[in-house]
Amino acid sequence: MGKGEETREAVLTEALAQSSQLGLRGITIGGLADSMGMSKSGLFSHFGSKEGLQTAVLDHAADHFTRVVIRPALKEPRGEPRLRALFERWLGWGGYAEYALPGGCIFSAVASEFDDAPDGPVRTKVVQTERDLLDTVETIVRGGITEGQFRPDADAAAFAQDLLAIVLGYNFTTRLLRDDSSTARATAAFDRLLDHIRA
Amino acid sequence: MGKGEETREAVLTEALAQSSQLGLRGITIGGLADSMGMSKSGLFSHFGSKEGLQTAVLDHAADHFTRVVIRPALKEPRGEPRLRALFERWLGWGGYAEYALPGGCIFSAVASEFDDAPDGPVRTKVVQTERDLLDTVETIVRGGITEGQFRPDADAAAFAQDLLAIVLGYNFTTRLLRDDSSTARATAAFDRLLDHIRA
DNA sequence: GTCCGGCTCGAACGGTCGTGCTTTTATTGG
DNA sequence: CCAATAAAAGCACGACCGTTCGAGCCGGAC
Repeated sequence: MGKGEETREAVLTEALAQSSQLGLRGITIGGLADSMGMSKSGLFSHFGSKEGLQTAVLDHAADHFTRVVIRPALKEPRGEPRLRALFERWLGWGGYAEYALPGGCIFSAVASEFDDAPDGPVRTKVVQTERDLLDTVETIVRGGITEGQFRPDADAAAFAQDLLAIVLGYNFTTRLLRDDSSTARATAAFDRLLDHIRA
Repeated sequence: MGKGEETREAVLTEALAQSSQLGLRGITIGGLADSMGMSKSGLFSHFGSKEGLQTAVLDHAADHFTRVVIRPALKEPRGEPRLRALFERWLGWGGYAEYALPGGCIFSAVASEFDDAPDGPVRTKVVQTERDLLDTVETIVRGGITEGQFRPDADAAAFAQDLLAIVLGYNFTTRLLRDDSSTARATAAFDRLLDHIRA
């Protein structure tokens, strides 16, 4: 990895942290350059435009999420163990696990940031990233159906949306309201959801 | 209502619409002044600071939400009808009802915007507004318990959080992903939630 | 008719925004 | 070790940010 790519990576890590707190619109080239101890123009030249920076941050976030949430979950046995592992690490990602971002789940942040933005490269990538996430959940559910653990007529897409809602609610209550009981409630909701598709 | 208050109200209505699309941080004095056809300083003098504008917008949003969602629901009979009316109008508020804001539910927007912001007047008001909303849900649930429609040991607070999660998920899928089936899925999730507390 | 207080305006402020350039400094391959 | 190339810095730009200030406009009270 050349010098350029190395700094680019370091910038993206910092930018990801800041984006989780300020949103993708909230980060600035100047502020980022200060945090990195480099010049605005030097940093800027790595991305060509602010849009380029934003989409790069999204890619970086997806990579990180895959590494700390999805991949570990996929190591678990198919079906319920895998689904539960995904759920637990997903909560940690939006909460205060050691692999979490300082501002919590960046995906729920950018979702409401860009849900009504005009179409463009950033919004497109946001949508695609979130869809990929839902698809992963669906795949895991279908694995459990194949395994015979879940009912054959279980609606994987609906399950994915319901699970996403639980996580969004968890992020809301734990981050904004600082409610201690949110983890227990999210877990209870997850168990009910699981009961609903279990064979 | 004097001229000043009249203008202030009109500004807040426009500011609320813009905030639902851009967030409370996204609105600007200049942009707002342009939309209203008045000068920056003229508009500014109504609020004294940007923070003052932001908190005023939040109050305005809470008023509007009470008027178009909560109050109509409270006209329904206690228990399930009231709860269901609240849910349906709440979905409409975040979706595409005629009383909805152009950018969808502003509460879910500002929630992720300020969940990790340092404490301050704006964040404080955001938290208080969201807590009030949850309290209203809890009260309605407890009314249904008193009525004998819901189980006496039903957890009203947990129900409120679960319901909030459903709405957040609905806003996500309907606004960002533009998923047509989100209403049906949210309603199904609501029905399951209701089954769970029904006597 | 004149004064007053609420309302609005235009101009200006220091700052920061994203983004071009040109120049200087590092890094790397032969 | 040197030349080619990549990376970073320096500087400037026009635009817009929130905010301040002083001047004008206006309807209503005296």
